[in-house]
Amino acid sequence: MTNGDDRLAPFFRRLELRDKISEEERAALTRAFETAETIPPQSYVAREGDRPSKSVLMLSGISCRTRTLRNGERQIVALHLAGDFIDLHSFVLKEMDHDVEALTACTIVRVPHEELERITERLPHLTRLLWLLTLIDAGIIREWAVGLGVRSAVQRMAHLFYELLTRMRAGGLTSDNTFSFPVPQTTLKDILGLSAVHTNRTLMDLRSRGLLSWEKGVVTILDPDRLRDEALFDETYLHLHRERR
Amino acid sequence: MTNGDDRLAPFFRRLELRDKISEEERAALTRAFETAETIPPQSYVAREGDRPSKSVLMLSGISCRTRTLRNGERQIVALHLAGDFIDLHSFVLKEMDHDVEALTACTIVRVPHEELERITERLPHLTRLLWLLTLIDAGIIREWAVGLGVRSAVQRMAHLFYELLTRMRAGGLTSDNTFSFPVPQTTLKDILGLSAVHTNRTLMDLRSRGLLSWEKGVVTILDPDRLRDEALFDETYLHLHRERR
DNA sequence: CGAAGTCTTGAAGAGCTTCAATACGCGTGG
DNA sequence: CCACGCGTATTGAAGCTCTTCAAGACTTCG
Repeated sequence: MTNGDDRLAPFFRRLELRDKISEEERAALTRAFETAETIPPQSYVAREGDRPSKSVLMLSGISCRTRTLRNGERQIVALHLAGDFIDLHSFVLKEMDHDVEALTACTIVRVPHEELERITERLPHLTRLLWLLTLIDAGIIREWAVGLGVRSAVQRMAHLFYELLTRMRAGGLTSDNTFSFPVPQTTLKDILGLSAVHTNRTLMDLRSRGLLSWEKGVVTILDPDRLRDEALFDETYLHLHRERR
Repeated sequence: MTNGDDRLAPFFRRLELRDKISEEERAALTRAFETAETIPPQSYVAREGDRPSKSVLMLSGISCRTRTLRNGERQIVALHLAGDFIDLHSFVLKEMDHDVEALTACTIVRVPHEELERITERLPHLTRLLWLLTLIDAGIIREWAVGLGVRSAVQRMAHLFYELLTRMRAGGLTSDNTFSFPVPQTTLKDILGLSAVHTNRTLMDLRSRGLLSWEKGVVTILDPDRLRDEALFDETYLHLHRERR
């Protein structure tokens, strides 16, 4: 990636939120990335069973990790936003155990695994930060699992929207509790583990109670405090604080 | 930990399953661990909000990660067996976002975070392996989330037992498809996200169909193939193959 | 303007939860 | 050795949440 390019800004913002990064670290990362590409909605970034030789960082758009069972049932196990490293996992795990799919058009940059290996050999602090990013993802899926296990449909949906608000805000992707979320309810259903019908009814419920609106792909959280309470939301798992790591 | 001590064997076995480790790496790890301790059942290894200065490796017993919501609902988000590093996470994340609880008496050893930091500074390959261990945990919770989202109660329970069989076997903790699992059904309920009553009924179902037995804390998988099919189980997510990492 | 996808609503039914009661297993004390 | 008590397991029955099936409305786009 060429120098002076600031398309990586959302990613560095993500990192800086958790710890200070040095000029050397920033330069090493910038050098490691290839040029940006755009991929269309519904395209796959990686498929289960693949052995990618590069990892992918998202500069814009929304993508998801998804598992499809033999019986055709599908569960989305992560949502990725601008600035997220979407399959840093594959650098360490080697084989993909799920699919990664673009939900909207996405701008991505790839980084060869050899470059990541070089980073782990030379820049231990940066390595720990990359490790951190993967563990934050793990924390998010843990919290989703809690929701799928013990939260009701309404709580689960409230939690998802409040999490999105928090993550979008941290990434500078909101204004006035409004953010772009241009996906169909079918996608929501696969995140929440609900039927399409009940997803719709649950959404209508949140809307009718004035907690949020969602029209033409734009979500507005109308009453953040009530939504958070409804969701039993606790932001600890997002690890949004800066510390020496 | 004193030299020549082979209580770390189950842990090294876990690592060796995924990649070759050098003598230097093995020595560095062995030195890093403190002396073993035993902790009683139901005791907490770490609590949500804690900022541990050491990470914990389990040499024997069964422990779990668990999240309790404000309304008292509880979900278990991981099970750890002998040889598992149970909160390597805290080294990178710093603050605990869930509890870690011993389900049985456990033998544990601790490793100070400064030692782990030293490892990341000097031994990049070993660092990648430790990173790997945390990502395998993340893969397991992803698969649990899939179960909580789209698998039925029977499929989910079948999946749990088949996963345990596979993990226990990989850790050398089985003989003839039998392994020790001395926890009450109440614990199972918190793993599966079911009520106590339905957990019991689901278990009775699996038993009556001759898929498994579970008496006095000992599980025997009577028909592994049918159990695996029932569970829609696919072991990719356990990453049990050895590769250059 | 028509067609395809998405959203919304109604109604019946399944899976799971809740409430309630009984049975079992095990350690303790009489 | 039996009686008691407590935690765990099991079973019955009613009820609620969510699913499934089905139909109609809205939206977007050629």
